[in-house]
Amino acid sequence: MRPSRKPSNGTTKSLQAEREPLAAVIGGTELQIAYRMGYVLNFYREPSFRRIEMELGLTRPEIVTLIFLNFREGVTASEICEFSGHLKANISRGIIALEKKKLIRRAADKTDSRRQQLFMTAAGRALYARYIPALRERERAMLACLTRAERNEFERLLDKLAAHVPQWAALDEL
Amino acid sequence: MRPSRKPSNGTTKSLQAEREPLAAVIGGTELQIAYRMGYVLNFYREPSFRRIEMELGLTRPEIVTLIFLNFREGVTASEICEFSGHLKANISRGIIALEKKKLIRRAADKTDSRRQQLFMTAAGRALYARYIPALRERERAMLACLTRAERNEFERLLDKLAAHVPQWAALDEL
DNA sequence: ACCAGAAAGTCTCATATGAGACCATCACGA
DNA sequence: TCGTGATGGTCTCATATGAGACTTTCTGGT
Repeated sequence: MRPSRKPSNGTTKSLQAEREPLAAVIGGTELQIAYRMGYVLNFYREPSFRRIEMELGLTRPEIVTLIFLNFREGVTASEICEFSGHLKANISRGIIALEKKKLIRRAADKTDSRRQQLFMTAAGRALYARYIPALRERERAMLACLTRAERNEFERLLDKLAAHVPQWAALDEL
Repeated sequence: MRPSRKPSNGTTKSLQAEREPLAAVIGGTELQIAYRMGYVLNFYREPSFRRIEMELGLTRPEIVTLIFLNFREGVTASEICEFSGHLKANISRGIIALEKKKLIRRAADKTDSRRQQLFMTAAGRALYARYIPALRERERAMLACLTRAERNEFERLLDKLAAHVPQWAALDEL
């Protein structure tokens, strides 16, 4: 149990006593939308990932690398970095660890010997299959409060946001 | 510069060469919506927070604590935990560090001597004012691709999701 | 009034992570 | 062809974090 991580149902005495519940902080900071995204995503992602870390002995970069390889075999470390939000040093460590555990294998890229293409092994696929269902199910639970139409609209807006990331993410000044 | 963190504009040779760009991974994993949320949020949050960490010498729990105190003075550590996604040990360390730097002060709660209410000092407010504008501006840039109506709808959906978090977040089985 | 259990906060220890140096390979202009 | 800079990947070091034990204080039932 992680009491410090669990959101209150609003039944805690301290919260009831306050006129405006503390939960208002979710929309009350100066970062209205970003804070909400972080809040929801944290409660989705952290418990799931922690559990995978503990039960299967994987680090976050390792978990993410397997997810990438399930999507496309043959990707390289730097490509995983590009879309995962992990630093290349950590992905590199993760890949080395995954290979040591025989969950993936590496092959030098023919056209560029700096690169190495990554492939899942059967064991890797099996391990992936052990943790993905819980993540999927938790995502479903997270979205259960939306109607079908709302879910589609939410997805559409996220797509739009994701597509525009390159236009601002590189702005180091911000 | 963090090259490994920067999303490609799609102009990288390796990506162009592929029929389906690797960027399709954003919507191509088995976690359609959750992955997109993480992707967008990572590119918003990580660079900003890293910068604050480096330039102002604050840790993430410290940054978050100041954001909470700006929203409401007098909150306690456990309340910050509840809505921040940080473990109580880290918030505790953050609070101790913030007090040592004279950015906040603590006062024992009259009605419950286990608790301590937190308050910003003038220095804390000043430091907060130094990093919040960049976060706000980056949030604005992230959302710039949405129309006014889309932005409102996105916010509404996030509100709905956030409000329902307590209904599923505690399900440890997932 | 008491006791068992919960809650607030702090601490310790092991580990994952961030920053950046480093090496090898590649790309491209002179 | 050479040489300069960029890129892919690995390594080292310091630090932030996660897990969980621990203390003190509060709560609720008997």
